Amino acid sequence: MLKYILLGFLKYRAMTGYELKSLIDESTMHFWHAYHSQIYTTLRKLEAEGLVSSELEDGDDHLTRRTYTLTEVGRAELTAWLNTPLTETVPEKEDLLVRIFFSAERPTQDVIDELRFQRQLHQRKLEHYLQISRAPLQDFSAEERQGRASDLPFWTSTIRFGIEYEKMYLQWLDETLEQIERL
Amino acid sequence: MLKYILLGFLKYRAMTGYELKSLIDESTMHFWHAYHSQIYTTLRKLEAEGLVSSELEDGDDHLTRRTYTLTEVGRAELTAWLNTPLTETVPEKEDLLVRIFFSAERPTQDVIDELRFQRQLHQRKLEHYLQISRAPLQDFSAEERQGRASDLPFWTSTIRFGIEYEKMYLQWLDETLEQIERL
DNA sequence: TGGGACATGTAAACCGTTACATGATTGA
DNA sequence: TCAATCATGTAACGGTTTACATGTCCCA
Repeated sequence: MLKYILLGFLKYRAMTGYELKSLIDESTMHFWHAYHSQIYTTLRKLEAEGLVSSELEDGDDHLTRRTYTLTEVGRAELTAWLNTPLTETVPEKEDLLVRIFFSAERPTQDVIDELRFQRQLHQRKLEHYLQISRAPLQDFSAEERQGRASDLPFWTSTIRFGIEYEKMYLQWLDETLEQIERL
Repeated sequence: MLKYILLGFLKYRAMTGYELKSLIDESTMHFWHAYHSQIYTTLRKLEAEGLVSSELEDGDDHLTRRTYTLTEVGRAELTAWLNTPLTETVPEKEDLLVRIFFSAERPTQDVIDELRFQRQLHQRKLEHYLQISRAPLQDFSAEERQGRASDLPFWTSTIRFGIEYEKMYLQWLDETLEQIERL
């Protein structure tokens, strides 16, 4: 899946692995996450497959940057993937729920503490997503964002998902806490 | 993570891989999924680690069943894991959102069709979860469920998560469809 | 001079998916 | 007799995570 995220962003413009990493951290965080190690290796793999090409640039500074450009083959592969609709849902994988499911014999206070801590984390995530939704794609310049105006409704849809997900999560945590506190 | 689900269920009683598979399909589906291939190999690995022991049984029929039993070491490992609270959230991985994020240049109707199809899938999942919440842990006998009465509030909490998640998902799909149809 | 951001990689381990493979029992 | 369910496994592949590894630039 990371493959298509990289191709998708490179369709906007040529970028370095580092830029792609920042973009993923900032913009897809609420539906996809990747470590820099995977990003760099995947870019090399995509280059070997001919979906992207790369150029090593020595800037004014002495930092070496490798800039990746989407090839025609890469562009076609991305379009082909987008034209193949999903026919399934992705199975949920929620570590916290595994723990809750088997928590009957844990000390009640421990469970409560764990849920309260999760509440803080999700509260923070919600606030972060709300901030992104107010000013999306900060890594792109104003002109670039204007050039991508047609993308905006799709970007805001995904961030709205993140916001609604976190709200749902917080409410579930509150209800579950209430229920456990009553035991 | 599957490791702890297996240990968790084996704490209830000794079971075969097949029974564990059915239980996972029925009861943890809304927060964890696993193929039988992974279940059987993980059980063997847990046995090699001494966390479970197994016995081959020839029943009246000629089906050979391997029944796994939780060892003391396994029980301790499960308890230790449960006593180590999560300090992070699991990163989201939502294939559909990746597609939506990069869907600006797709034919609008294709996007709408894909979202409508997802709507059907999630509607079905919601109905399935509602059914489970009415009668949880059907794979367990009535007596067994009574013996596990203290687990019930935790099980119902997780299934409530599944239900609220699917409701949120459906609402998000509806709002997104509405928005895209207006474009 | 030290820390943080910039910048790029490799290697090993681990986990999960897909495909291959087999065979018995039960009820329609 | 055919399909569904019961029952158990192996192998290969691919994707993700964790750890290791290095070096520059810029500002306080």
